[in-house]
Amino acid sequence: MPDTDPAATRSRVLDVSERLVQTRGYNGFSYGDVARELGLTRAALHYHFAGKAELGQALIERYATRFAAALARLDATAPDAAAKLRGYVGLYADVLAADRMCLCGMLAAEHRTLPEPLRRAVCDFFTANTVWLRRVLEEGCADGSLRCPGTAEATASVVLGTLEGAMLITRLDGDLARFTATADQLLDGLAAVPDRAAPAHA
Amino acid sequence: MPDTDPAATRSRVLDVSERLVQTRGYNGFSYGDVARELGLTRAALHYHFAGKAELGQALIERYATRFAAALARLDATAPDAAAKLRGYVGLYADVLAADRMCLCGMLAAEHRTLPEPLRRAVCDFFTANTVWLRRVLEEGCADGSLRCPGTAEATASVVLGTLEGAMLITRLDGDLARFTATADQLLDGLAAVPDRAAPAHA
DNA sequence: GTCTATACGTGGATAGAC
DNA sequence: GTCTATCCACGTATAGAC
Repeated sequence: MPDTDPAATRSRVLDVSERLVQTRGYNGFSYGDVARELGLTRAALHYHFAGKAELGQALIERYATRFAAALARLDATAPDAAAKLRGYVGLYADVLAADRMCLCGMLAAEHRTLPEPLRRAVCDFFTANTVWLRRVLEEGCADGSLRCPGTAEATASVVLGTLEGAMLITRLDGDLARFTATADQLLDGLAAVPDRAAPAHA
Repeated sequence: MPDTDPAATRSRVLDVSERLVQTRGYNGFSYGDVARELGLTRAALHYHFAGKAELGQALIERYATRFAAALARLDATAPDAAAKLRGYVGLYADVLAADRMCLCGMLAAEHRTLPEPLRRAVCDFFTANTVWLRRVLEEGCADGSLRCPGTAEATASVVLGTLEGAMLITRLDGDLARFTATADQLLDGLAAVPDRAAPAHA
């Protein structure tokens, strides 16, 4: 095979674009940025992806697929619901450790400027996340590894919102420790340790 | 005075720009957008603000000043720390009700692409918020209106992160009710009602 | 598959008239 | 203060050669 493997180039384009969108946003990167970094021309990119919108769609589809696979892996390997939740937080920490924002969190901020199919894909991503979280929270209440104040639905929103928001803000100074502290406090609030909850009236 | 009052025009430019940045992001709006909406030319805007960077700075300065004033008003009028916290959440709900993202939350997402002075201002905004929240949380533990699991610092991060993150996500479908449910659950978790915390061992 | 060349719009900005 | 005119760089995209 030649050194110009279409699939390989396509994959590298996606890798570079993904990093650029996660760090600079959809409106903050261009074909020129990607081409320069790969030593290609802008025209060459149009061979692999018809336009920026199509590139964006391919980006989010791959991201969503990977994320779903990671969640499936957690479901398959984690011993209980609490461990699944810790694993979920770990996924976010990994992204932040690479000095990136969640791809869909970034796109959510810009959603008013996105091509419609992209906007839909972002919504679907968060819906899938909320569904998974709600199920894990319900599992946790059943297997006794988690306690769920209020509804599982609202708690799922709190978890998702806290993680996305904490990423958004701690990325400003790259303070991974602050993210971890925030996430730990979130997890503590959902942990099924009866003694920790009410320290007031001994 | 003529109908071309410089201060008035400047103020209207800021109003329109603020809305555009909050909905579309810094990289998603242009002098052209603002000029069109105000019936001016791009060149006219350059009279009021030297460039986009200066406009952005003026924007964030006015926003931060307003926000600080709102916090001071809460300090002055709220009966206790819990009420201050509810008022704080209300500020976010108002922004979301106008179908906007928090200005600084939006800019935080794009921070890698911002002119340096703007980036600094965004950091300062969140620092000020965290400081205020930490103080209110400590007050709440003292006056008995709040309970603070973990450190006040980490809890302040959780509050800030949850609100920014919940805005980011619920804005996708404009579901204000979902934001409210999320925020209420957050507040419940910090409320100083000893009975609610430990429902397990009656 | 990748290139050069080219097209066309837009964005930010400046000069100078009124 | 606001305009017209103009500038230049950039971004997206297409045509056609190799």
